Amino acid sequence: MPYAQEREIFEAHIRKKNLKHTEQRTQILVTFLETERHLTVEELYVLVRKKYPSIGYATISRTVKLLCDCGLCSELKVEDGVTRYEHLYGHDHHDHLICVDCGRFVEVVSPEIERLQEELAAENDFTIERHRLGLYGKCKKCRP
Amino acid sequence: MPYAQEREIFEAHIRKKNLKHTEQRTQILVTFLETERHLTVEELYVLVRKKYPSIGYATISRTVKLLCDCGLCSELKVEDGVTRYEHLYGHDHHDHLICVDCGRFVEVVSPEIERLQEELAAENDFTIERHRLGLYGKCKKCRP
DNA sequence: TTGATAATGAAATTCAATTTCATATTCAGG
DNA sequence: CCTGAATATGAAATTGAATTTCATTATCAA
Repeated sequence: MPYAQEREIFEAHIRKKNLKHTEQRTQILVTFLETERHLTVEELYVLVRKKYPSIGYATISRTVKLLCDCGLCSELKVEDGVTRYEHLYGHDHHDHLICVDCGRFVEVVSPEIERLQEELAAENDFTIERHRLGLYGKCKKCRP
Repeated sequence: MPYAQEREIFEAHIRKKNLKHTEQRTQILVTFLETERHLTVEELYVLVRKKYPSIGYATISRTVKLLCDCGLCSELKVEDGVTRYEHLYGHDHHDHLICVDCGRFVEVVSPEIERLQEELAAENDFTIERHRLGLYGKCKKCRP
């Protein structure tokens, strides 16, 4: 069974919240997992529709939020105003380099930045729940 | 003359781009500079309207973009979906701690994080143009 | 099997942000 | 100081993503 762990996490969440198991939700989860990262709801909608043509946009939108609730998916608000979603389960926390010209995303990891962020928060009596580092610039290709 | 430097920067930009000097633009600039940080366009609109009741929302919106263009103002996209603007000229780069409950902003500075960010970008052949670190969490007051 | 509850999909709505357009203002050249 | 070409303004319309509504359908526990 592909994505057995992710499915179990999702189903446990469904059970815990007394929600219902539906074919749409499973399709959306699987399509989300099968696909490259940083999807918009619109993009996921198009992909799911290929296999499940009757599905509605609102269902995608609602289900993606469910995926975020149970830790399978992470929301990323980018400067272009469209919210994107990426895989979360089994992925380390990472930050993003985003090219302002071509929109390319590069994921970067810096344990040291992580640690400094925690320190900053502690100094200011904050408890971090999630964080987003977006570094906007130009990638090699797009640089003049 | 209050804000002489900022006004000069703005006026130089206006001249350079062959735009026109208007009373509305001056009012918006001054009100923006007089006011606490992290304003939404809506908030700035309300403030400017107190002195200049006939001003339109679109003019505020357009002028704030002009302020960003000439480096007096910086755009900050926050998770709640409303874009906020803060003073830029004469302010060091800083990051933000944002309380997910009460919306409080705390500005934090970490030269070390800055440095690590530059390194990360260089390693990945990126040239940073601007960056945004948002640490979302709970402040002391809002923590259970 | 059934009935209470939740989910779905289409359409309507929301809300910030942007664009359109008729009118008003600015300002450079005469 | 005029004048007119160019830009700016404000109201209203539009856009576009995201959310909500609602009638209908599906799920699942008893």
